[in-house]
Amino acid sequence: MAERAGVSQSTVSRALAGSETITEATRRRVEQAAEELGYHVNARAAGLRKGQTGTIAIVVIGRAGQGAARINPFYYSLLGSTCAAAAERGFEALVSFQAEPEEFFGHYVARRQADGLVVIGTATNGAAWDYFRDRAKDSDEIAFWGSPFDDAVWVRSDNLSGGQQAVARLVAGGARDIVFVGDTNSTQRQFSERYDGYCQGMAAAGLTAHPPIESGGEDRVAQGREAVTRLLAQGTVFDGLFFACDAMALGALEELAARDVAVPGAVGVIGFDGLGTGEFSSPPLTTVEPDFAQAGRLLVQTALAGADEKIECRVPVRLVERASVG
Amino acid sequence: MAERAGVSQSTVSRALAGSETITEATRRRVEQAAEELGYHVNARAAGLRKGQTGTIAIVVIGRAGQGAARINPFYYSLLGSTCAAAAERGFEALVSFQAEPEEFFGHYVARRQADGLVVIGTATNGAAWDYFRDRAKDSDEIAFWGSPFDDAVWVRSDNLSGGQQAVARLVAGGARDIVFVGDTNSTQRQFSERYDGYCQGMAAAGLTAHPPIESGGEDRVAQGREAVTRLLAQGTVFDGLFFACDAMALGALEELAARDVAVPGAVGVIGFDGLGTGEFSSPPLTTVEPDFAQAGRLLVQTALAGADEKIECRVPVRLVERASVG
DNA sequence: CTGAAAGCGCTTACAG
DNA sequence: CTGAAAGCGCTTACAG
Repeated sequence: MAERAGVSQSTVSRALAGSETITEATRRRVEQAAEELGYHVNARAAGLRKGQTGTIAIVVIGRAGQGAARINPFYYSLLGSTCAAAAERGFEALVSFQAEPEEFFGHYVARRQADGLVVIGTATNGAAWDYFRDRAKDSDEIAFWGSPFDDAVWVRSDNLSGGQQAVARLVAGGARDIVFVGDTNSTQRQFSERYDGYCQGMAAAGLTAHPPIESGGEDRVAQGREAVTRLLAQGTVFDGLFFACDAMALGALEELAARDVAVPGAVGVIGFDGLGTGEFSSPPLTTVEPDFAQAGRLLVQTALAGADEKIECRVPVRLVERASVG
Repeated sequence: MAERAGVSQSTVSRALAGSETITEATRRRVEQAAEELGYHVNARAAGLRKGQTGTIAIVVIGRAGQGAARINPFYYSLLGSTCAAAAERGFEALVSFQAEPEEFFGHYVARRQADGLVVIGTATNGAAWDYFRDRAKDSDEIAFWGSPFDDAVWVRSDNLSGGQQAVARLVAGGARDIVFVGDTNSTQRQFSERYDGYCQGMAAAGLTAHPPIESGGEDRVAQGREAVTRLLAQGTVFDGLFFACDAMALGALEELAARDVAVPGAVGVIGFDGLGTGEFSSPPLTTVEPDFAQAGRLLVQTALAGADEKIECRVPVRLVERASVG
């Protein structure tokens, strides 16, 4: 290659890397030779020499025993935004889906496969989060979304504001007896923050907050369904429902329909996450959506920042109005 | 590191790579030293020397002007499955979302960032596919899903069988006037294959196939909505609708509900893609779903196989029964 | 502005 | 079974 352009290896390197100290004529010659030979710089060798990878690793945690195709779409959107944010900064994204303990791996930075690591995914996989919590102790180049602990570096939705916005909207729609559904002791820390937002919203409207409704079920959808069943069974009076996540709200919408409870006529419903699926439910689901692009950017920035500049980041949220509230 | 274990660099390398020619005692000593020092093999340097990257690049093509968070969930599922398939074979996955011409990039193999490239995503981004069609000319380590051309290496759903299954189910549900909705001249080649399956299914049932219904609209959902509007406007008699993709079917379901056409009472509806969103539509959407895990495996295998072993692959599909057909 | 040389951190023939 | 040496393909001081 150097031969073809009639220059040294160093010059080829400088020309292709866009160095300032190269004559335009030389650069053109080199570029033409590269074109003719179909030459591309070996990124691996370049990175080895430069000592940086230009790559960010992203791991998506799934539920044990479930395939990657069945990940909550929320995390897919977040993954997409994070990849896009990496690209914005000129970084590649190395992604892996991890659910089973034997596949847990987070030493991307130590192995020099990446300059930073972002971890997202379900908070319900405790073993996975324990593993990555340890990784945060080895390395500063790490950022979490939705981790079930507070002692590491994370990025989260502005859950307090989201909860307040949801309640305010429900109240504006005429609701007074609003209940929050979600386990506030859940591994998903964001749920209790959303409940706090709910409480503040209720107080601001001069209403009394109920304790949170927790329900079982093998996944969020089933939990939402069961919450409705329980509320109805125990004769709770309610005209507004705020769910800790959209998947629950979607299950609840099904259950409400099955029991002929009119939405939004008899009860207004709001979820959290901004799932695209909510566009097609019956009725379409009003939801609190985080700014995905911003979430991706903060995640990447945090993972790349290293120790000292670490901050706990909040991503702004907004209410997406659909038909499930009057 | 070699010092700490009291052996040579070569021995460290062999011990950690699991070479057979190493004493158990030596290996243990090396592993312990690595543990103590928090040493990890530099994957970049190892790969450089070995001449292989252990990585597969995956690019997801999006619609120009649309963020990564708004990609059709079908491609997210396919992405997840492809990453999982790569992991199964011990490969890392380098993923990027590309929509605008200035960000098109496919020289991962030439730059030695990956050993193979798989390209998936919307067929509607013509400029992107033109670009990657050219890449297929440079490199054999490439595989496409849903490419709008037939002259390169691709993996697709078994669309013929899918179309037949859909029609058979609609017929079993009592439908006789079944119409196919989707542009068979579309850039999405799979649509015309699905139409062919529809035609064969109709013939097998002794029914006469209608010409396909094509409709405009800025995205698939709008197209589905408009198709219903048009069918009703022109007074077509129909009791079964088979859509070329779920997104269209979802839009159609909304439009049918808005016009008080009962589903599945007055008309049975089936889509194609296996979108999770279809679980929550009203009614839940019956759909033809490809085997995602298998799709991922075939994509990875094809991208890695290289020139001679190239084959055009079909992924098996199955009918997912939900409530939109009687 | 350009070239010769060293070196990034590994793996792998080649000896022993 | 293990070590010394070469070399993977680049980039970057160091000279000129």
